[in-house]
Amino acid sequence: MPFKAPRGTVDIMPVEQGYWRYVEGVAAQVCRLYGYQRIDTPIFEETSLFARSVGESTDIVEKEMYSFQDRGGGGLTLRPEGTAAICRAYLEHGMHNLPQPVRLHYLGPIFRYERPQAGRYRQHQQLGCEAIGEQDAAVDVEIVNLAWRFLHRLGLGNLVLYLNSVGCPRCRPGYLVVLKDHYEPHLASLCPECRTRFHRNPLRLLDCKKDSCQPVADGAPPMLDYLCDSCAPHFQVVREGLEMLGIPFQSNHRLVRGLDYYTKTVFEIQPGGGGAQSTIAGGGRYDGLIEELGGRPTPGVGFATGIERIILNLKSQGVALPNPHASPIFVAYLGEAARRDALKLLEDLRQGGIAAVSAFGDRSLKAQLRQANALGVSHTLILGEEELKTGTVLLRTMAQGKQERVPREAVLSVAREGSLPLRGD
RNA sequence: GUGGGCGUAGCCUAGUGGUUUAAGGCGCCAGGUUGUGGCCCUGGAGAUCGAGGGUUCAAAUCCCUCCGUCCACCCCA
Repeated sequence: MPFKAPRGTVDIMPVEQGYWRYVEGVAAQVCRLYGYQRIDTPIFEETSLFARSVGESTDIVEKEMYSFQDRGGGGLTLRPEGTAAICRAYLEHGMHNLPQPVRLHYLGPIFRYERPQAGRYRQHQQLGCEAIGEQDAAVDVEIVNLAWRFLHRLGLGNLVLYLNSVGCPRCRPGYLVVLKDHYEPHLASLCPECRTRFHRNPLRLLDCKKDSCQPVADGAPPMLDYLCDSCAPHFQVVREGLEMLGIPFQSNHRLVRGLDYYTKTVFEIQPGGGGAQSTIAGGGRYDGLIEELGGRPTPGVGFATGIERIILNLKSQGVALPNPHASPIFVAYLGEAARRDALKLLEDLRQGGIAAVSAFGDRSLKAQLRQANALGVSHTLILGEEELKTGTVLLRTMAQGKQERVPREAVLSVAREGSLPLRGD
């Protein structure tokens, strides 16, 4: 095997495409319903955009970015997440002049240099939605709601929504002092990672899954008790909004996220079974991000979902795909004269909007039918010398093994009347 | 970056030192006489046994290194 797909990447084979078309279709539909317009940003951006937004001390920036120099010498990076680029585009195109909030969604590849494992790839697809320019907590509710409805409309069930607030620059510093005070006496019993976190990124202490750190983390004072007079009511409105919409959630004071830009609301959605790499959607508010990127203070809130993980769950939950694609018609021919006419027939069918394929080369009728069967086609058109003479074709219905002779020029209308499958896509 | 499992044809698997010129199943191609698939039968193509090095008279089989893959940690979608 001379070449293989690079580590952590996969080919999405034709048999998988049904899932992808389905998820993309539902995404487009739901985004339209909620008024989130599509935007496509470049696959790569200036490296500093991500360093600035995601946070210098995050894992993503420290060790997971695909960065490179282009021939002009500039530092570029394959996007490791979606929000930063959306905010950049918001600024670049003066979208603050549009009615606020600006609702956008994107769908495309994300790149992170990580060790691959179940549900984790170096290139994967994310669908993300962002609402920029409105600080009302009702927008947080809309975003969570959108994520929740999207996953449910796909047919996923047994999902758990975790919710928290990580405060803002006004209240978080005070909380971190309290948090460190809580951890300080237990430093010796913590895992090595947590001892590092204590100094570098204390909020992440709460995220540790090591057994040794659980008691200390569980006993930590909740951020919610230290929210300021802006964040506390904001969170309350979010909770009430979700309750009003009938969206169940679990408040989880240990939910923090690995990107530095989050403020106030953060949330994750996981399948009930739990397990590693289980988060299928995550997001939150990022009120300081646009300003950090050089814009005027502008609030924002959004989420992203991983399509591969969604599909993993669609499969494990046995969600059936609607519209299994209509099979094409197979055209079989016998002899050189019929071959030429078959090519014409093939094209007539296709021009008429009917999917059609044939075998090529000098194959026996038996071989051609064998192939038609293997392809799972519903109908086969057979053209031989007899048919050429009489200006007809044989229409064979594969499942019944029955066939009828129809006039050559009637083939298209027979197909249109519905006895032959019209091509879906 | 750390730890563990695994790497034999497109896919699944047998073979753990000489009976292997590497076997079987699926799939693919062809045939089973005149222009007819699905079942069955027969035949065929297809493998540098992940790569490199070493031990040995002899290696898919033992040792080392590397690579890949899967799972877990970390982190995240």
